[in-house]
Amino acid sequence: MTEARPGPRERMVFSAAQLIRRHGVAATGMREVAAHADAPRGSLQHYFPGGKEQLVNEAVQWAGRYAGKRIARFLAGLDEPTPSGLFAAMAAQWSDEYAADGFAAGCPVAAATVDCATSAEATRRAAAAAFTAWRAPLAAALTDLGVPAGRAESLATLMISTLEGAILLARAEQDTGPLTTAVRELGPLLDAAARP
Amino acid sequence: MTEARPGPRERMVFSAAQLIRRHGVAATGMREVAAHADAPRGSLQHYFPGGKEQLVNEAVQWAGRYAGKRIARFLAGLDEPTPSGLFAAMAAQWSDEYAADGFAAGCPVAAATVDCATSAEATRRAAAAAFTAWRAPLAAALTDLGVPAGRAESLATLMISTLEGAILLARAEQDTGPLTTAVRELGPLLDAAARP
DNA sequence: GCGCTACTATGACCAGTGTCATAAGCGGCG
DNA sequence: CGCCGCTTATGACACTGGTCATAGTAGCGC
Repeated sequence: MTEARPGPRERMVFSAAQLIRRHGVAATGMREVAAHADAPRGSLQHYFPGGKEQLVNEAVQWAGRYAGKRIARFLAGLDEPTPSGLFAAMAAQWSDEYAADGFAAGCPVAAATVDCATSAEATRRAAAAAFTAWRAPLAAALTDLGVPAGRAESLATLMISTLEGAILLARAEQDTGPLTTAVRELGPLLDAAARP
Repeated sequence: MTEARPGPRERMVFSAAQLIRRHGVAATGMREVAAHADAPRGSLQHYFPGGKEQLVNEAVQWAGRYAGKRIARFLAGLDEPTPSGLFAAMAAQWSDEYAADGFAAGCPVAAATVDCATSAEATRRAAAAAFTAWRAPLAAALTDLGVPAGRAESLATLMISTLEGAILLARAEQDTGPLTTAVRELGPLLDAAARP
């Protein structure tokens, strides 16, 4: 905590993502974001002249980049890299968080999609971009693991879909069961696609 | 439209589900629900003394029952009933709606989970119950189609997870691709589990 | 008609929102 | 010092939200 923390602007984007994860976009107030980021309220209009929508969009964008970057780290952490292992690692991040901190938070991109896809076109586009920023490196990783090029994109979409849905079920039921079920049932399918 | 429509109470629950589907829970106002249901505003506190939370919970509950009942109809509509065919029918309901009316609406249960899972315990429970009301008949249908008992529950969870996630992606990207991808990739897995 | 219940109508309240206007602090540089 | 940007501070505005209180109406058994 005492290490050199990032600037106020970055902190506010991060805090926005955290609060959106928990309460959704509409229920997250700007003042609340500033307070959570320990940032002055006056900075909001200075750094985000586009208002709440800009802040939300940047939070979504940030989440997409974050998810994309994690793919490489997951891969590096696997003993023997397989598609099923990668998927298991992705799901484990959520299982672990839920086991440790409770089921308070979901995926911010999902929250933004649910809350804004109809009402805010720019936010919907940001969410789509976030999913792309997540899927592209995932598909690339799958091809590296031996999945044929034509199949990798599809399987990446499937993995993200299933993971997002499992997160949703897990939160609703307050049980990580859906996450482990997804890994168990989808694993063989993923590995079968990687065999030459 | 001119047929004998249901009572105001039922209409309000239905309208609430529709509006939540589009804009999320927090962004849906009570007055808006009454207007959409063409119901008097004063009836809100009369039929739903528990306030907004009660209305939302009943809408979620209604959606769960609806999804559960559709399973039987989907099964009846299949030429040769298979798990993959059932899943395709479930996804097609969304693809068709999106193709016909645009990507304005998602799943109300998902919206309620994202918006209320952390803040309203009762709503979270209602969402969990809705998923159960959806999964139970789905698992029963799978066993009827030849899926071993131990596997049916898992596959039902997987189907719902993947479908919910694909709905999310489809809405964000305004493209039914994720839905068709889910059906294509998951179909063989489902049918393989039904073989004796 | 009476009385009772079910339902509707309407206005007020207060907490909360996003946004804006204005002004102050505050570094560094000339 | 004096000026001047980048930030921060603060209060006001207009508005909407859910909720409550109160009054009014409709229908029906008696």
